[in-house]
Amino acid sequence: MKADNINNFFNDVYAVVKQIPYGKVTTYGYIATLLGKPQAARIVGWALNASIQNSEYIPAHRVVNRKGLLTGKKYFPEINMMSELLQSEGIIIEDNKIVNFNEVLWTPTSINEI
DNA sequence: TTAGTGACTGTAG
DNA sequence: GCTACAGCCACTA
Repeated sequence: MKADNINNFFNDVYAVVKQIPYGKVTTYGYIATLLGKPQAARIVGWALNASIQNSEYIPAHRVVNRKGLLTGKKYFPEINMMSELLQSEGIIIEDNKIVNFNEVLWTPTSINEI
């Protein structure tokens, strides 16, 4: 039964990340809060990292830390892949940080539908 | 079972 | 604003 709970948590992370609309971003802590574990923000990053290795498409580039820093970029196949994807969506990146973070931050108010 | 590790966050100095 | 420390949860060996 342990494995089922683990899979549910990871699956929930993927479900939330997939809900992030084009041109928007959110934070690890926000996702963890939605899953009922605000302190488990690190696990969100863990799940995203696992998703990349599983070759499953997850818009992980739309997930950053609370400062808007692209702390996970080094886990992408290419170091600049994350910032390139974000900029292609109209998000301004400067020095591995989202300049207009406050504008593109996605607050999943419709998360109840998940 | 235990210890180590990590894409985080909050608090204190 | 930056750095250091502690707390938190899940995975791996």
